[in-house]
Amino acid sequence: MARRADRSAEQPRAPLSRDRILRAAIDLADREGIESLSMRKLGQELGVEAMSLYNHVANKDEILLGIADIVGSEIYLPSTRSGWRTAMRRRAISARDAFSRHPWASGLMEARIDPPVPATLRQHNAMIGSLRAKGFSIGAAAHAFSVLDCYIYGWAGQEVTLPFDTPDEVGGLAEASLAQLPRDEYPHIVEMITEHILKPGYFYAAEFEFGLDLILDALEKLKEIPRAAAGDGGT
Amino acid sequence: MARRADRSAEQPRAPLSRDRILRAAIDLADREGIESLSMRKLGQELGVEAMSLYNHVANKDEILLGIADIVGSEIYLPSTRSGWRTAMRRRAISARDAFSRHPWASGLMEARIDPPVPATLRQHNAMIGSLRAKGFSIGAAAHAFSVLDCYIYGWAGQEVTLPFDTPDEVGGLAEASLAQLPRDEYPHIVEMITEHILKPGYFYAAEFEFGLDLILDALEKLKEIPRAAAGDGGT
DNA sequence: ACCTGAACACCGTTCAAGT
DNA sequence: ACCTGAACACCGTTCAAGT
Repeated sequence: MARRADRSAEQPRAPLSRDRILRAAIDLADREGIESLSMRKLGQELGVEAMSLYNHVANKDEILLGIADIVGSEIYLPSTRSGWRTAMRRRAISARDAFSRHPWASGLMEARIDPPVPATLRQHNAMIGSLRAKGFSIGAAAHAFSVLDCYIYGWAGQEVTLPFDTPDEVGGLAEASLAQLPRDEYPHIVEMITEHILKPGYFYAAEFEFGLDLILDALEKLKEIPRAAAGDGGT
Repeated sequence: MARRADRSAEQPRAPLSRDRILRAAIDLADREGIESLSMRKLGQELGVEAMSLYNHVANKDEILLGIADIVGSEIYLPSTRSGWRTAMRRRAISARDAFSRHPWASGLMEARIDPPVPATLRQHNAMIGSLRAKGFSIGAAAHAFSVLDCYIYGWAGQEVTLPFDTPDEVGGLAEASLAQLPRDEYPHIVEMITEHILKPGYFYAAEFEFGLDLILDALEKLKEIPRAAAGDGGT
C-alpha cells in the first residue's frame, strides 16, 4: 500500500499497533521529556486521534509500563558465567548508559510495583542468582543488591538534572551555576567548582565508576563474612 | 474576628499567606501524594479559590520549590564540630527519615536545579566543608559526596514504592508480591522472599544503615589516599 | 475491526471585574 | 490589597457514532 517516494512523516502507512505506539512514546519522551508525553501528542505523532490509541492499549499507564520495560530490557542481564564482580559491574554500567539515553526511564522503573516492570524482575532475579552462585549468603546477596541498586538509581536520578554529554558541557554548567551562586554563602561549593570541576583533568563520567568500584570493593569483603555477622537476621 | 468554638475546618480565619499555602501543600502531598497537589485542591484545602493563591505565589513551581526547601531544612546539617564520619552518618539518617516522612520530597529536591533548592545548596556546602576540614582532598571530597548522595537519594527513590512503616507491613507486601509472582520464572526472588525477608529476624529498615556503613568504611580508606591516586584529575 | 467527534471531569494560568 | 468568575489551552478517558 503506497510505498511511494512522497510519503511524508505526517502520513504513516503502517497500521497502528501496540508496538508502534510504544516506540513513538519512547521517541517523544526522549525528545521532549516524559512530562510532554500525552495521549494527544502521541496520537499526533502517529498521525491519528488520541482516542485511537485506546484500541491498542488499555490506558496511559500501560504505555508507561511498556516503555519502562523496553528500556529495562536494554540493560545487560547479569550472567552466572562470569564472576559476580564483573557481572555486577557490567550491569551497573549498562544501566547507567540506558538511563543516560532515556533519562525518564529510571523514575518509571523504580516507581512501578503494582504491576511490576517485568524487566526489573528479570534484573533482580539475575542479580540475586549471580551473587548466590558465587558464594554470597542470602543475606549478603540482599545487602549487595540493595546497595548497588540504590547507587545506580540514585546516580540516574541526579543525572536527570545534569543534561550534558561532554566534559565541555559539564564545565559550561559549572561556570553558569558558579555565576549565579551567592559565593560567600557557599564557599565550599565554590571551591569544589573552581578548584576541581573546572580543572582540565576532571571527568564527570568517571565519577560513576569510581563510586561503583568503591562499593564493589566493599562487597568483596562482605562475601567472606559468615551468615550472622553479615546481618542475615540470625542474631 | 470570630474566634468562636464552632469554627470548622472549612472556614479558615487566618489570612492567606505564602507560609500557610506551603504548609497546606505539604499536608496535602503527605496525605494524598504529590500528584494530587493541584492549585484547585490546594485552594479548596484553604477555603479559597485556586486563583487567590496567585496573590502570594508566582506559580505552582514556586510552591514545589518552597515545600522542597522546607523538607530540606528538616535535614541535619553536617557540622565541622564532629568528625566527618559521624557528621555524614547523622546527615544520611536524618535525610532518610525526612524522605520517609515526605516520600515526594526526594524527587523534588534532586530534580530541581534551574533555581536550585537553597536547602540542597546548604547541605552540599556543609558536606564538602566537613570533609575538607577533616583532611579529605578536594577530589576525595567530591567522590565521597557523590557516592553518599547517590545512595541516599537512591534509597529514598526505592522507598517511595514501598509504603510501609513496620516490619509486619514489609512481610505483608512480601507475601502479596510472592503470591502474584510467576514463581518458576524468578526462582531467586522467590528464595530471597521466603528464605530471608519473611524470616523472623529480618528488618528492612536496618538495610539502609548497613549499606551506609559499608560506604563509610570504604570512604575511611579514601581519605588516606594521596591526591593523584584518589582520581583528583592531577595525572 | 478500527477510527473519530463530542463530551466529561480535570489541569495551570490570565485577566477583567469586583470588594 | 486581596479575592473571584469566566475563559483559555491543555490533560486522560468514555461512549455513541461512523466506516
